[in-house]
Amino acid sequence: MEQVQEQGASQGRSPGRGRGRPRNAEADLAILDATRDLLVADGYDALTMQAIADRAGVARQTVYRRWPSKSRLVADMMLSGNLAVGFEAPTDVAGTDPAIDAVRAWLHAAARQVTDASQVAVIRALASVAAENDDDGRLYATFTAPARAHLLALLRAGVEQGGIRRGADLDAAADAMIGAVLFTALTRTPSRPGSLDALADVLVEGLAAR
Amino acid sequence: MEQVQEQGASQGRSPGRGRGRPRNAEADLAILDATRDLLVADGYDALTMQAIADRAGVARQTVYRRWPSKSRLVADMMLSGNLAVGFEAPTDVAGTDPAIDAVRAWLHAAARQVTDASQVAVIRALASVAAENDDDGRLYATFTAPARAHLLALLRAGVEQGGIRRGADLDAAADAMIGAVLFTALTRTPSRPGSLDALADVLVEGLAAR
Amino acid sequence: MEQVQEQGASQGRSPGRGRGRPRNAEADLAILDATRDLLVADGYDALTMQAIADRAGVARQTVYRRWPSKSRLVADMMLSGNLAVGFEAPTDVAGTDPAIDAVRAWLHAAARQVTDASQVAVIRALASVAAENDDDGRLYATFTAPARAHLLALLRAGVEQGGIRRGADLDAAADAMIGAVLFTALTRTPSRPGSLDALADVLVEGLAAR
Amino acid sequence: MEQVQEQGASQGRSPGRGRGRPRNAEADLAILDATRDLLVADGYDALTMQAIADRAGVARQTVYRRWPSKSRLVADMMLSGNLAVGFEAPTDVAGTDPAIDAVRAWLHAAARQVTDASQVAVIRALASVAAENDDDGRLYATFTAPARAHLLALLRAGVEQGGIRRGADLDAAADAMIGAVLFTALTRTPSRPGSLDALADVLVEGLAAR
DNA sequence: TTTTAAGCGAGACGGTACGTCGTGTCTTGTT
DNA sequence: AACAAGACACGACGTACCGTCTCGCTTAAAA
Repeated sequence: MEQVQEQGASQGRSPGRGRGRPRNAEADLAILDATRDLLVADGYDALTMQAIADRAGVARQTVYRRWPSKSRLVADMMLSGNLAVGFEAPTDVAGTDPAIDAVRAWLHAAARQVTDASQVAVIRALASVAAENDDDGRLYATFTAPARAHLLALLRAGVEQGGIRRGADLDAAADAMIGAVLFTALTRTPSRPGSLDALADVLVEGLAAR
Repeated sequence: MEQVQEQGASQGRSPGRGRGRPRNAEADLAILDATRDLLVADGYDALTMQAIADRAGVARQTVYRRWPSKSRLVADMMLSGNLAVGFEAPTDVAGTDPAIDAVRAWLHAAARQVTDASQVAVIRALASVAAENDDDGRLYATFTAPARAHLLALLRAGVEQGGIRRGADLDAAADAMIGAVLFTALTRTPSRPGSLDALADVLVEGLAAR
Repeated sequence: MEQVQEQGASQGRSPGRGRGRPRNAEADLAILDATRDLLVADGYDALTMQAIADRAGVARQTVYRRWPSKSRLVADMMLSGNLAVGFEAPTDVAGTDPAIDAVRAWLHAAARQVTDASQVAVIRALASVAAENDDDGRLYATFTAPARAHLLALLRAGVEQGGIRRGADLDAAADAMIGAVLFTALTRTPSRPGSLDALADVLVEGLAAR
Repeated sequence: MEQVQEQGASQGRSPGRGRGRPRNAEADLAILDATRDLLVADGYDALTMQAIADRAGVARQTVYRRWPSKSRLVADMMLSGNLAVGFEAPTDVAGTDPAIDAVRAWLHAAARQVTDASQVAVIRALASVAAENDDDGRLYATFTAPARAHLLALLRAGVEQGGIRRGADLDAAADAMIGAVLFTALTRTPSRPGSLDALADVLVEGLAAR
């Protein structure tokens, strides 16, 4: 639904239909998988193109044929959906009533998952990659798009049910929640488990219908 | 509570008596200035110890004598006050009444300042540096300490004045605002400047006394 | 005695009947021409199979279908007669009398032609290719065969005419002349053009009947 | 006496006296030694900068700090005297009488030594390196300078003793001998042991006083 | 005619060396 | 001691070339 533009790995490929040997389609996935696994295991800085290629069972040049640099590869991996970022769809809250509780549940789940070491590695890599890829935040925006969409759906449901006042800026609230969660992961703020609950309370209160 | 020990540049050096040649005190500032300038201009990953030393008019080893690594240097630069982070002291709102408007004003000011390209570069660097430094959030805490202190003062004043309901988690609100502001700097394409204003409204509403 | 089997481009192919599409006969020549041109222009190490194929208007694989490697291709090019090595047939001295003057003329002509930059490039390539090809001198032997044959004919005529003493090792003299000429191409700075003339005098003197 | 210009490894070093940490003087020799050893053992194409650095107990970058490329390193090694090329000073013929026999002896010795596998590797590398270093044959000239000097000394002695006629071009004769010997090595002409003897005879005869 | 074997252009692939760059440490001579 | 200068070990980067392989298409002889 978000319809993230799927740039995929095929940039730099001539548009003329398949002349020459076609690229090994499995390699794309193998490389992205290897990138994810190694990133999660070792972090962004310890990531090596050679290690990625080795784990993908592919020559190093095959990686470079598809992606022009490490940061672009990692960026693409993050946008490919190959990486299941925890807070994207943490809980099935479809039937929750009132919907406002679903928002609270989402924040709880996100806070829990974002503490996980592998998620921390991914989010920190996001920061490094975005810094290298000077794309004006599109990477962050795209990366968090599923989470934002999920949250907005919850909030809109709240508006329908009357728990959230019509006219409140739902985007702003969603950004605040995502930002707070991500920055917690980025900076490894001492966990303080009640903090996000309190945030949820404040935001929910601010959105609540009188 | 903030109380992060100010490590400064003099680690590993008995501060009092010196046997040999004393360190060039100006070098510390020159290095921090050079680090800031280059970071703002080129971003964290394009930053080079050699370039910093050159711009500071100093040998590379002179930098390493004071800071053990690039990320620690940048971290220190951020904490040194050398870098004027926009939202640290945005507006003098001491006498504002009601205090709740001061919060709104702070968020507005922060939103405006955080749009600046050099601030974005610094905040992105903060994320990268925090990722490398494994200091359990102390960098983030110290970096945002002035802003947090300022905000908490405003919020407490609001509680006193009755505009903010007693019992609201002020720390959570402050963290949410700071996190959202910083994250917005990372993620926001320049096309949506009104976003933080909307966040301010939601949060202020959530904190407001009934 | 020379009798090096002319391998040509058609190795690994039953020559008579062909079931599938026949090879493009022009491609052989185009490839050899391209190889010569690029070799002369850029030298052996700057030579690239891709560049050869491009210049020949042919796919890279088409080159590899005919020659198994770069050095074998270059070797074959040298033996194909496609390349006009200067000293192969320098002067028509059939009727010269005494024949000893013909030898002198040959050396003079070779000395002159071998100074040409493109000849130098080829002769250097010969050395490089021979180094890679481990063919026990067959390349050298075939490459120089025309020159050797020509020289030996001259020398034998000299013996018949009495100008050259019976019993002199004509093969040795021919090899010495060819080796010296080739080596001069490799080593001689352009500043000493009279050197080979002097060699001619010495050799001719050494071969002369008392 | 030859006074080959010692370009050595120190090109690209600032002329201002030793500022900064001086280069490890032993490394130069270790690198040249390693280059020689590996070249002799494996040949020029199998030579690797990494292998050289490893064998020299040095980082790869340390090699590149001194020499800009593999071919320049090998060229320098060949000119450094580090490499004892067999035919440079094959036999002590100081007291031989007549001196003309010394020339014959030199050729015999050179022919024998040039057959040695390690010498062949070196001379073939010479061809490759000279081809890459497009220096108009200076490398060949310098490389063979000791041999040429040695031969010329022998020939001049022959002139003094009267065995060689005054006025013969000794340089030409020396070049012919060196050229023939080197080309034998380069092209691995089937050894034919009598060939060089015959060459010696022809040349000596050509040089001999009547 | 239909098969079928091969040639051909295009380009991906595994492998390997290249030369560059940055980090953090070490070693000179000078202040 | 600090300092400027710069060498050093280490290791990743991105590029280039080699020789092999696989596509889809074309070409001619064989069935």
